[in-house]
Formats: sequence, C-alpha cells, structure tokens
Amino acid sequence: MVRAQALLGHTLGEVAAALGGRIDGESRSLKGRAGDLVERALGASAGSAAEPDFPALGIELKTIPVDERGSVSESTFVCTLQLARIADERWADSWVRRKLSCVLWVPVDAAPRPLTERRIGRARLWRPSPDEEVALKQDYDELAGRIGLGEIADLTAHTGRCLQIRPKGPDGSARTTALGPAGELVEVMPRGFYLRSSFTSALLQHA
Amino acid sequence: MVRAQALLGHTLGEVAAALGGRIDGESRSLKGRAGDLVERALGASAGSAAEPDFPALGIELKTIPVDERGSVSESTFVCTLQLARIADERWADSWVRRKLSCVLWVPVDAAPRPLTERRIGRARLWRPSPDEEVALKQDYDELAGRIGLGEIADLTAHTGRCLQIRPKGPDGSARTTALGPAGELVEVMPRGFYLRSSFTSALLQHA
DNA sequence: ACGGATCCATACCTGGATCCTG
DNA sequence: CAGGATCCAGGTATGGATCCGT
Repeated sequence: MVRAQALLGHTLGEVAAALGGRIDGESRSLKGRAGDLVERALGASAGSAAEPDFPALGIELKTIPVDERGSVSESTFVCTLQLARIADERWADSWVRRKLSCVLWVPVDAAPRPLTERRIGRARLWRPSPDEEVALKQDYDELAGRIGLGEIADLTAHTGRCLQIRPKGPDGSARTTALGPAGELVEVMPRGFYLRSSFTSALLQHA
Repeated sequence: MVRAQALLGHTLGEVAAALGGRIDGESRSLKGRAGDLVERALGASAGSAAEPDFPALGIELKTIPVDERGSVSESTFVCTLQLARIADERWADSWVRRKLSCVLWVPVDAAPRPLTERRIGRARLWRPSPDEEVALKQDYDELAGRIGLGEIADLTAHTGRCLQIRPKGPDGSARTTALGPAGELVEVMPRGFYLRSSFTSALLQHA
C-alpha cells in the first residue's frame, strides 16, 4: 500500500522513465501497457498463471480507467471462461470469486491524451462487501446456469447486472469447443467474465 | 521429392541465401537451424503441433547429420514422452509409430565446419520395413512397460536397441510429474524418444 | 562414444486491458 | 454507449536438433 500510494499523482511517463521503459505508439497498441507498468512498479509477479499478482498476500492488482469525476470508463476483465469446468464449479469455488476476493484497484486517468501524460489516482484495497458478493453470486449463478444448459452460443453481454460475459480472444475468428443444448459439441468464440463499469464505479466511491 | 532432390549437393549457406535467411553464430547456437531451413525450403508447415510436417501427405521431415561415409553421427529425436498417456497407449496407436510411419530423411554433412558450408545429401522417403517395425515395437513395448511399472525415474538411455529414452528439456533442472512404483507422484526430468544412430545409419544404407 | 544436458525458433496460451462501429 | 472485436507482452510448450563431459 505504501508503494501504491507513492504512485499517486505521478504520470505513467514518469513511472516508465523511472523503470527504464517506454510507452510509445498508437493508443490501440498500448491497451495493456498501463497494467504491465504498474505491475512492475509495485513488484507484482508479472505473467504468472493461476495465481494472484501478489501470491504471498493473495492480492490481485488491477489498473482501472477513470474520468475526472472518478467514473470508470471501461469494463474490467476478470478471467477467462473455462467451459470445461464451469458446469461443475459453484460460486464458492469459482475462479471469478477467487480473483475478486481481494483486489488492489489503481485508478488511471482515462482522458484522451497520450498515455505518458496520464496520471495515477489513489489506490484502494477492496474486498467485496456482503451486498456486492450477493450481487456477483446472483449474476454468476445465472450465467453459469445458462452455460450448463448449453446456451453458451446465445449468451450475450446483456445478461448480468454487475458481471457479464463478453468475447475474449485475438479476433472474431477465434474458436473454442463447448457443449450445446443437446450435449453436442459446438464451436464458439472464447469468452471472459467482465465487471460492468457501473459496478466498479460504485465500489470505488465506497472504498 | 523433386524439391528434395533439387537440394542435393547445395550448401546450407546457399539455401539460406535463396530463402533470404542467415545462419551465423556459435555452433551450439545453431542446433536446430538446419532442420528449420530445410523445412522452409520444402514448404513444410513449420512448428505445427500434433501433425506431420506435410499434413496432406502424412510425411514427417527430418534432417540427419552424416559423415563422409554416410554414417549417422547423432541420435534422432522422435517425440516427447507423454507420461500421462503412455500407460494406456499401445504401439499400434502410439505417437512414436505415427511419427515414424513415413519419414523424409534429408542427410546433412556433419563435418566440423561452418554450417553455411555443409552440403545436403540425397533425400530418402522411408517407411519402416517389417523387420524395422518389429524392432521398434519391441523397444517401445519394453520402454512403455517399464514406465507403466513406475520405473521412469530409473530408466536410462541404455535401454532399447534402436529406440531409447533420453532427457528432453531446456536444462537439467526441468521437471515434470510422473507416477512412481507405488503409484505416488514423482518429479522427473521430461524425456523424449530417440532413434539410435546405428538404426538410422542402417536404414539410410537400405533406402 | 554416448548418455545426459542443453540451445534456438515459433506457436500457443494467459494475463494485461481498451478499441470502435452500428 | 456498450457489446462485440481486438491488440501487446511474456511465459510455456513443442518441434527443430546437437553439444560435451566422463
């Protein structure tokens, strides 16, 4: 937390310079760079799989784009759908719940200016409140239930008040195998769980 | 085959130049380069997994180092041991057999001179003869049997007349999980199947 | 001489997210 | 404006084999 507070008010360009890195190029070529940069700045174990960013602390790190009033401007990716496992996994043991059990949110200015000039906001360490967890569980159960019924191909991002399912892949032609309504194999685009910005905006206000 | 014959007598440097590539550096930094180069020269689908190099033809491509008399100077890697599957897989359905069912051998001069100066020999399209297949099957059954008994940790490259098992990994610290004699989990170095050079020397003489 | 150790290229997967068009 | 599409980095796995000490 001390390290995270120390970033408050600094631009991403300053952080990059301090770490000996650069963040140049088109904005669409920089999608994950702010996240990578803050991971390095805080000493997270980058790129490791199936573990929190700070394994010893059980903390997940997320940068989150906010406007001048503190509203979140984009949804937040949580994790990939594991189509093979989701039918057997209850909320209590789900990857989504583990990922969201303890998150360090680091707001980053989302104004339309060069990444190097955007400033880092006040970091918040968050655990879901009882109300938040109920809301997440309800969405999860509904989404997982529909997948269990083989309705994955018809599931859109419209379902879910705080948690939704959206495509997650290199492009629209990506395919993975899932089970259809009659138990048959169907090819669908890989998906991921995302948090709606209304949910993350609210939790940042509370925290 | 026409393309493969066309390479006869040319140096790897000539082939690299024709393809717009280079093969510089220390010899130990060039271990797989001859193979990569000949793949490109013959239009093989490089790097694809679980498929032959020429999927439509069912042909596997292997460059093989030979001395001036045509003797093979190194063993030939066949495939990785899949410790999880090998207990259930019979020779007839094994990855080893599929890999070796039809191979285009492209001899490459193994003399101790720069890779660019080494010459390509006469390519042979090979299928195992009945005798060769019996010999391979016997070795495979013995090796797979010992693995099935949980003896993987004690298996050395001494076992097998034509097919052997040797380490295959980035370095000696690599580890994978296997089953020991009492069904317990043991950590061992990843292994691969290899053909002894006596076997490949003989098959090149016949072909 | 050869068994154990090692080296490179490339594809693939996961984790980091934001882009952008109807 | 948000659902569907996409972009980059980095680690891991696989495929190409030969190196090299005992």
